Amino acid sequence: MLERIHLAIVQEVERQGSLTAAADILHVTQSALSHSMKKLEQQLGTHIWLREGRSLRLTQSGQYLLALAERVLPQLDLAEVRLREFARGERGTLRIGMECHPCYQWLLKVVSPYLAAWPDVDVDVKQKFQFGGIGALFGYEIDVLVTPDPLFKPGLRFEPVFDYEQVLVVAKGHPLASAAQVRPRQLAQEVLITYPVEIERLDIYQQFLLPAGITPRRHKTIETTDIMLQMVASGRGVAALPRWLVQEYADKLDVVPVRLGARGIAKQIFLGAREADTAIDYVRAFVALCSQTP
Amino acid sequence: MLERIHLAIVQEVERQGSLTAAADILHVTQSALSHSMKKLEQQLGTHIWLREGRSLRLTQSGQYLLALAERVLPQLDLAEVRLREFARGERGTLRIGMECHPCYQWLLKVVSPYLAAWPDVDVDVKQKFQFGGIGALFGYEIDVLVTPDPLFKPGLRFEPVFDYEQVLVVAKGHPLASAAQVRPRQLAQEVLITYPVEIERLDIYQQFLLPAGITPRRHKTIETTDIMLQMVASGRGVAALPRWLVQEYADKLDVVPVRLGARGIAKQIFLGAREADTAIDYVRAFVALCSQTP
DNA sequence: ATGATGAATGAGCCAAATTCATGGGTGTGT
DNA sequence: ACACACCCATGAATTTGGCTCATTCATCAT
Repeated sequence: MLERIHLAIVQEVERQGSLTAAADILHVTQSALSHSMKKLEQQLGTHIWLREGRSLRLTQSGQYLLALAERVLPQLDLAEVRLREFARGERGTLRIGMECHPCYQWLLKVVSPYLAAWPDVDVDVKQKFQFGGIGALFGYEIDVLVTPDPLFKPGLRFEPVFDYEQVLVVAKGHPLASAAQVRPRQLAQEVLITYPVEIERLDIYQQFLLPAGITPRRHKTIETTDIMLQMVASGRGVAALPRWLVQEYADKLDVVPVRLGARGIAKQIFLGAREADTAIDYVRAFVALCSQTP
Repeated sequence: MLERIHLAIVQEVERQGSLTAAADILHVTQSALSHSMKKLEQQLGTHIWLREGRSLRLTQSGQYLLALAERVLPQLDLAEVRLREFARGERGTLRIGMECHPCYQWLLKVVSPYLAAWPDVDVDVKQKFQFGGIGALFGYEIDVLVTPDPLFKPGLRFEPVFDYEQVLVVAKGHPLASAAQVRPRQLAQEVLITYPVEIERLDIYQQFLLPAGITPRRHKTIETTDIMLQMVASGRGVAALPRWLVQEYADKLDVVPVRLGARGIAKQIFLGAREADTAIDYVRAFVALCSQTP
């Protein structure tokens, strides 16, 4: 009924001053415009222009249409541009899922050069998923997933992005601070501070305490890395974190890393994405950037 | 290229959940929709839906289109209605949104001279909005908004239309009736009657009780001003209303206004409209009339 | 398995949009 | 005053593109 072309005609006629000129701009004949508008006028039951001599003057209806056109057409034009940008992978929102609390610090380092390189791509970070990180990937809640637990399933691609050692963090004055390594039973009388996630996902339990049949004296959970380390520094407990993270904080806080067991706990962080999305420039670029960043 | 029908399809598919159902609503075959959208997808170079099994899920492009549709289609629909109204010689309908309960009494005073001055314009008053009054303005649900909370955003214009003092209303025999002013703590044992809106929008809470850390003994809500004042007059509680409103009722009911705090609560009511609509004479006239009416 | 449901596809048709050809009306320059 | 340029309207011819129909393919539930 009232179509985009009608708005375009009204707008262009106003700009050009005549149907004929507008027809040229719109790459159709003057006749086509005349027919189109006549039909619209019949359907609406109102004239859009007053024919005065050989020129047209907008009626009230026409002015209303013109205002509508000026308001709506730019939105449609912009939409076409945007959609083509989406198509070429030049614009979009990269939704990053995090299944690894301390990785947040690492992510920040990657995101800032990424944002600089892709000014038209927005980044969104999500940390809670109804059906787990993998589910969020499959369910298109997120586009990439930062996780220590890759799952090689058809349709997904995981790449290791960095390795680190998970260590125990203790306060500088703590008896274990000068130890070369710590054994499970030495934690039996300690307060262990972790992020609030299931025990199954805490390596210090899975790979260290539980195999030895030990549990800590108490288990506290804290959301944020900063506060967690403050607590450790003040002697309220010990925590398990990546070595690089502890070293970064070592300047500001009196915390010391200690190897967990004789060999230490080696960890690897993976970046997962949907196979299909590797076609999208800005997704591929993010994965590539992460692989390069040590 | 990107036509109205495409937006309608995206919107309707989202509402109905399937192409087939949407096709019924739009009175065409499923095949037609499939062909149309396929063509659009080819022209844009991007998919609009991910075909998952037998259902469709919007891509980023699709979500963008959906947002565009929700924004643009109502405007086109409204335009058709308006233009037909113009065609019939009617001027149209001025849809007034109210976000301020007691203003209704004031509105009546403005509307009657307006109706007299604009016999071809109908007036419609709406009080419920899904996304708030501002949202209703942007979404073309209403044409003007009466509100105590203006929001100076591009595309909207707000003008103050009248000032008043918010006062406490008590029954004539009430202990506070003869007080020059009331303090927050004096309401601690009172029953407070308000309109049923969120506490954030009740000035007596925001500007009077909460800063003093006081809550009334009980809080009742009543929809209508008349009944509210009947309740106050019969000693069932106290309420906060505009002074002019209380004075109007003072003849019929035994209610007395009392200043809230030493300085009183000053309020200002604004009339908001879309910038683009200032071109419409009967909208402009309404705003002008409101500004003049004290 | 089997039927039901929903989307995709290709062929063919038809309506609607466009063009073509033309005429009427209005300013303008000589 | 007359010819000419310019602009819009109109009817008929033509072409395009959108729609339907018929069918296939895939998925899901029984």
